[in-house]
Amino acid sequence: MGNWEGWAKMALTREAIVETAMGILRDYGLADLSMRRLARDLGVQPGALYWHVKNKQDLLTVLAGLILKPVAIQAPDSLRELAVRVRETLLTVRDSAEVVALAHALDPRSTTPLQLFGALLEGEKLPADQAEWAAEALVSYVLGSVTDEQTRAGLTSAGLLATTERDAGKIFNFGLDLMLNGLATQPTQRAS
Amino acid sequence: MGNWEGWAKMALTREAIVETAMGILRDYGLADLSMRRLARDLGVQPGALYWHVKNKQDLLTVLAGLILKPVAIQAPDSLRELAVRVRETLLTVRDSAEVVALAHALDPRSTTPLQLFGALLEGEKLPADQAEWAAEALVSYVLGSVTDEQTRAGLTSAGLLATTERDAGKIFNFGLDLMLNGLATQPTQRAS
DNA sequence: CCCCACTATTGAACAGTGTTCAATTACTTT
DNA sequence: AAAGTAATTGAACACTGTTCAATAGTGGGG
Repeated sequence: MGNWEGWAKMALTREAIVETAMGILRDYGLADLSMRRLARDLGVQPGALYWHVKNKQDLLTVLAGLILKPVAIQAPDSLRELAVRVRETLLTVRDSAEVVALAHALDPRSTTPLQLFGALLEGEKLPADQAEWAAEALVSYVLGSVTDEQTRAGLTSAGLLATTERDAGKIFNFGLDLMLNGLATQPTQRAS
Repeated sequence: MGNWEGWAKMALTREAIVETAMGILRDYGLADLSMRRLARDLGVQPGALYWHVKNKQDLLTVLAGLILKPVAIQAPDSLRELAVRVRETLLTVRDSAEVVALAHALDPRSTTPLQLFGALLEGEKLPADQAEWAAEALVSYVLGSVTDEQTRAGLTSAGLLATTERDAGKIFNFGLDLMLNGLATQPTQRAS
């Protein structure tokens, strides 16, 4: 009498919904994370979800926060390590960059990565506004890179894209070095 | 007897489909660009589109190429100008960054921006592989930045986000300066 | 014990989505 | 005019997010 389909009848709390959603996202990606699929996995009708969660976007925002929790729990103390760590953490969950990017667009200041980058850039010899710009730019780069990488992965696993031998990690690290390098050699140039 | 709904009965060629799709994307965004809406605007049944176009992704790929045509037609000769120009061009069409990013993921080498950045980086004193990495990193940054900007714009116009006074252009230029700056001061560091 | 109130879930519907395909029309070419 | 091909329709399939009246479950007060 084992669970035949993930059977535990766990009361359908908001947490259960979020956890199951996270499982679907991690293992199957954003395309498979529909409210109906989520309800089915929870052994419940779709409408029931809306008592615990405002809508899908709300749910995704919660997921975004959860995805980056591991890096927030003890963040590295160098910008490079932080960026690398954020990327690695994002690569843990399918399409997570897209989800985090949405949450970031909805409210940049509430997004974990920006806060972390911002905190590290405080210690730099930069004007406050420039420190914030740098943090935003770094976040855009990381999310842009990982979104590209994960989109390609999704297309590949869907058979729409042949696997190439290009090393996404090398590209990411190189671009990251460019930004940090540029940050080190005093960036007081254009203000445009 | 004027056109009441865009009446011209233009034969439904592949070009007409692409142009109308471009119009919807430019003026209403990706969410409004459905095959049904497209068919309605063309005064045709949805199924008819599939005689001229393989599927929606195919159509989006064509649009991606079209969006960046203006910058390819005579590209700037400095990396900064090119990046700025690509951003400005993308901002011309709603959600264009997302569309271009998808096309880029499907086939990086066929994407216009990468080719252009790559061409400009040829002239640099970089090893060939590093030049390619730099081009990819720049593209990731530009697409990441503009995606963020356009997502926010979409959310704002949908009433889901209060307009903030933050200057996306300043942030973009600052981050761009970081990368170009880092590229100028010899980047022979980590190879990771 | 019964009834009330409140929380939680169902079942059904609404208005959409991309895509396919047999049947039908329109247009050429013989 | 007849045959053949190019193009379009109409309908269906299997989905999507979201709402909401009706219903079931649960605890407290009388």
